[in-house]
Amino acid sequence: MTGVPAQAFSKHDHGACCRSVMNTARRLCVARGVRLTPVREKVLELLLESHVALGAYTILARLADAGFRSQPPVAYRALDFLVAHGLVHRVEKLNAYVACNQPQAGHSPAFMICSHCHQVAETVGKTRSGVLGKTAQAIGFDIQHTVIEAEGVCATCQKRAVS
Amino acid sequence: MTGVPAQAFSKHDHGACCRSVMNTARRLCVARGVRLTPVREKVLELLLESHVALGAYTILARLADAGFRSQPPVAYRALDFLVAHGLVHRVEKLNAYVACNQPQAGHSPAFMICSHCHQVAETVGKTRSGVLGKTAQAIGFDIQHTVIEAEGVCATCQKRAVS
DNA sequence: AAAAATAATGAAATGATATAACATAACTAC
DNA sequence: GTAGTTATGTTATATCATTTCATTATTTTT
Ligand SMILES: [Zn+2]
Ligand SMILES: [Zn+2]
Ligand SMILES: [Zn+2]
Ligand SMILES: [Zn+2]
Repeated sequence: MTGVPAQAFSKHDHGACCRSVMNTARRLCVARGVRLTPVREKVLELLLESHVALGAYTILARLADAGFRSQPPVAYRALDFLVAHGLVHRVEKLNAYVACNQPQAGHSPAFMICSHCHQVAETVGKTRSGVLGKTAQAIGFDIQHTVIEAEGVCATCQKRAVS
Repeated sequence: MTGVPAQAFSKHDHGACCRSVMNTARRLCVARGVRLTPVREKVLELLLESHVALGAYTILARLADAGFRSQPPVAYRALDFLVAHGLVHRVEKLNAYVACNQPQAGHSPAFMICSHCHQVAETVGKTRSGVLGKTAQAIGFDIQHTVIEAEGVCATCQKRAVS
């Protein structure tokens, strides 16, 4: 939980992984004076179940199963809140969402998306020093947000494919 | 047209910019034995009109104005073709499309999106050597495609905002 | 504690983006 | 000119996301 890169594709105690993020999220919300209401917490919990990105309507369906209302805004509002507070990230390439695994830092995340097992690993993007940052600086472009995503096949799935 | 980074945000002869890309596109299609049919050429032409990304339905509307059919597949098929041949790129953050300005190279593009004037500048991403590439290599992740996009404000729009 | 302000949720409708499926037409190769 | 292939016509539907307005819950102010 402390700066492990691409945790999703590493062997790890996922139970601990979830609990840790969940606790951090709760602390963060208290610290910021915002409310981690039941829907919001449930959405985060759903996303923490695995490192697979979930679409808004998948989340919506699971919320419905759990007794929440089932109109689209229910999911989108919770997601908007979680994204705004850096607890969840949107994966543009997938139109889907993953729980952040380092919710404290005001980071610009980068993702590796396995197109076979659909797991998404989060790692930190070096916005300023990368090629993009350099070019931006050179032409006076002021970067506010970055989307850095790689699609490919994770090591585990590569091995599976061979056998 | 020759490796100028972030051309969209530089002063340039846009007429020449368009003609050059269009000619390259035509040559490329001939070389590859594929057909740049009227719809495909028209879509590319529409995208070349400016460095602003256009959504599929905007393109569809303009196609209709130009006398083409107006069902979604008309636009999506042409876009699929152009994207497959590297003549157009999809900007994930915007769900929209821009003409490529270096259509020859099998490059992985990076984009800078001005949230004020909506122009999109293309620059080259260094997939392998960047942080993403390094991390990928470290964990054995095989990258097939990258999405690298930065949203922010271009130099011109920053100046405008001040005055 | 009551009133006012703010934040969150309920509910219906619609907007925006993208694809599936199958029929027809146009090119290409032989 | 027939067969194979590629492209287009057309209808329908799938998928993703927001607008709008009413109601309820929570917090703040008095
Ligand atoms: Zn985990
Ligand atoms: Zn995998
Ligand atoms: Zn230009
Ligand atoms: Zn601008």
